[in-house]
Formats: sequence, structure tokens, C-alpha cells
Amino acid sequence: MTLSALDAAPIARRSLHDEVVTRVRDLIIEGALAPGTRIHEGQLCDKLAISRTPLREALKVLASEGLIELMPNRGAVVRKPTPPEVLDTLVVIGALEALAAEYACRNASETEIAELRAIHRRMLEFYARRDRLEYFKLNQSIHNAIVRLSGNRTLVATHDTLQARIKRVRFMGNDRAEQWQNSIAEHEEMIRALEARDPARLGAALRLHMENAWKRVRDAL
Amino acid sequence: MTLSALDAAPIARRSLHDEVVTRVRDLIIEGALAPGTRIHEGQLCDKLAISRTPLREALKVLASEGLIELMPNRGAVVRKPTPPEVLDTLVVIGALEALAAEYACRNASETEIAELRAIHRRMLEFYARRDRLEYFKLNQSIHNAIVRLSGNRTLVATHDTLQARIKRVRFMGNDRAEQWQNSIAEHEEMIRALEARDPARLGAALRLHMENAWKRVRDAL
DNA sequence: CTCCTGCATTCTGAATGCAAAATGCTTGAT
DNA sequence: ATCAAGCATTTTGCATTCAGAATGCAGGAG
Repeated sequence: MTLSALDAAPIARRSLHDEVVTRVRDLIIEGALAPGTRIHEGQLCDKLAISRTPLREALKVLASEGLIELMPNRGAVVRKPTPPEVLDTLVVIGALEALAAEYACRNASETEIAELRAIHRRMLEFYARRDRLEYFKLNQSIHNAIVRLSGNRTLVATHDTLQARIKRVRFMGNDRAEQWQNSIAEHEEMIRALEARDPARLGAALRLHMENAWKRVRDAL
Repeated sequence: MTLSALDAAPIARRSLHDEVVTRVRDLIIEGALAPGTRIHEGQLCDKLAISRTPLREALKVLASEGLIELMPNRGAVVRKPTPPEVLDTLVVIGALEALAAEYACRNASETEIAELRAIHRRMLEFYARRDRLEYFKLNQSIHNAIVRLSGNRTLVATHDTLQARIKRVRFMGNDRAEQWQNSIAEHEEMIRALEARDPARLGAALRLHMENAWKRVRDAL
């Protein structure tokens, strides 16, 4: 057996700071580190069992992602998006998803669209059970899936970054029952538009969904 | 004299890593650090007269901006965007500028629009003198100005990041005379559309401009 | 009693040190 | 002569250390 024959995947070696970035990012998105929380380097280092160097590297990255704010000589604070900032971000996300919609309608395979419909159905189940967290996750994953169907990696990355910034706020805002129901109706329309491969209709649905997302979130701020 | 009376501006204290980020970013965008260049930490530290810690922090940030690539245990390399990546980025930038156009047409004051027209005129002067670098800078600043007129800070930041990634490539691509001329015609149309406050027309002009930017750049890759 | 000043403590920013990984060179075997 | 293995050097990754800034507290003046 030749060596070139076996296709051994390269051993994934994640550097510490990279691991820390994702870990802390998740802590922020999940809300374990709430907005406004002061991040003590020493404490976090102890919890993660690492030295300050990789943590500080990670904090710089998270700051450039807009998740935390660095105050010179005074440490880092988990960023709490202001209402206009949330609106601005939603507007951009809406435009990005509308762009993705055009490409998705063109590029997506029937299988991929079917998978989206499947996610939607699973989401409805969680809605029936009033499982807000799982519902929310699937909700987000539908939007992500549409963006991924565009096949545009830059678009995906940009969308992910922006979404991360306001994920928490959106989750908090989605707590009233009728809002929840409206959101589902909008999703239904999105899927239909995609199944019809009608980019204008899908784009419109996505933009409307974003506008309504703002209305739903606004009050919670 | 009371203390509250004098309005002393707070002393701007930039941390070292922050300074380094902008410095190295500029080096990359200006081309002093060409794509593919291996970044030796030691050498760069000597040049900037700093220790490795702030430089390494800066490199992490630049990697998250997509300007360099970190290879675990093997250092950093200035990223050279692949052709599909450039196209993807241009597509997203086009969508963002089209979005900005809508808001700019609504929000921009007459003064601001006049300033844009002034930049355009200055750009034409550099064109007449065949000063490619200064022409290019003003060209970019028109796009930036339109995006800023949207009043959407998230949009501005996102646009800036994406633009930085392909600035160099775009500059390199804009070297043939007829391309140059076409680009100017498209800019003329953009300004007219803004003066007419016609978002659809401006958006279309921007998208067309991006499509053509791709055609102009494509051959240079 | 209140408020300001000065000092001790704590925390951040940056430099240095150390271990592990990668690179390059030399040497030796075929 | 060619190629590979082993060693020396370089470079990266992370921990530790040191210096400077901010915070909090105590003591003293008004």
C-alpha cells in the first residue's frame, strides 16, 4: 500500500487563542456573559485554566467582531448593542439575506430546499411544545441555511459576524406569543418563495421579516 | 474659573496593539507587504520597535479581518484573495452600497451631495493628469462617502472591512486606459442619480459599477 | 461630618523567558 | 550522486514577569 493512497485527514491543531475565541464568543452569545459584564482577565484565565496571553489575544479578536468593548487600561466589557445599533445591524442583515436569496433561488438543489422545509417542520414542533430555545436555534439555522445556499463564502462570514452581535437581543425580544406566531408565518412565506424559486418574493419576505424582527425587538429594549 | 468651564478634550491614548493593527493593515493595503509574504514576527518587531506580544495581538485581529492567514506553528502570511473570493466580496460590497444608496438618497443634505460632486471633480483632475494613485484614492472615497451618507454605522464598518480586503487587487486591476474611462462614466451616473435622489437608479448604478469592477479586475488575476 | 489628598492594592499593557514545533543543514548510507 | 535521517537553528506559542495606570481605602483638613 502506497502512502499516497490512504487519505489521512490532517490532524486538526487548534491554537489556544483560537479555542478561547470560540469559547468566550459562545459564552457571550449564550448569555453566560451578559451585556455590560466587566471581563476580569485574571478570573477568566483561572476558569479556562490558561495564562493571560492567549486570553488577551482572544479579547482583541472579539473586540474587532464587535462583541466586547476594550477600554484602555480599564479592561473589557461585554458590549450591549444600543437600539439604533440593533436596527442598523438588522437592516444590513436583511440586505445580506436578500442578496443571498437571489443566489439561493438560482443555485439551491431540490434536495437542499427540501432540507430547509424539514428544518421548518421541526421548528414548528418546538413551537407547538413552546420550547423557545430550540425553536430559536432552528429559526436562526434556517436563515443561516439560506445564506449558505448562496454559495458566497464572504457573504456567509459577514452574515455570521453580524448575526452573532445581536443574537442575544433577538432571543430576548422573541418572548411574546403573538410575535412568535407572526414570525412563523413569515418563515412559511420564505420557504414557499424559495420552493417557487422566486428571488424577488423571497427577498421581500426576508426584508419584511427583518423589519418585523425590529418591531418585535424594539419594545424589549 | 471653574473646572467645568474649560472644555479639555480627553487625552487620546491608543494602545500599542491598536496602533500596530492600523500600521500593519496599511502596510498590507498599500502593498508594502505583498500578498503571499510571510510575516516574520521577529523582523517586524524590530522594524516597529516593539515586542512580540502586541504584534501577535495585532496579527490575530488582522486575521479575523481576513487580511492575513495564520498557519498554526508556522507563522502568518499576507492573504492573496482567490478570484472567486474577489468576486464574492465584490458582490457583497455591491449589495451593501446599493443598500446605502437607498438611505443616502433619503438622508443626505444638499451640501453633502455637493461635496460628493466636488470630490468627483477633483478625481477627474487626477484622471486628466493620469495620476493613478490619487485618482484611485478619491474613487474609493466617493464610495465610502456614499456609504457614510447612509448614516448606518454597522453598514460603514462592514463595508470598510470588506473593501480593505480587495483594495489592493482593485488598484492593480485598474490599469488599462479604457477601463479607467468606463469607470469614470459609471461614477458620473452615480453622482447624477444621487443628485436626483433616485435610489433605484443609484443602486443600479452601483451594482453595475461592481459588475464592471469584476470584469476589470478579473483579467489581472 | 464631609470631602479631599495620598498611599496601598489591583488590574492592565507590554516585555521577557521558556518549551515545543518547524526549518534547514550536514552527514552518512545506498 | 542521491536521498534520507538526525542534529542544530530558528520561530512560534504560551507562561511569566515587570512596569504603569486605575481603583479603593484611610487619614487628615476644613
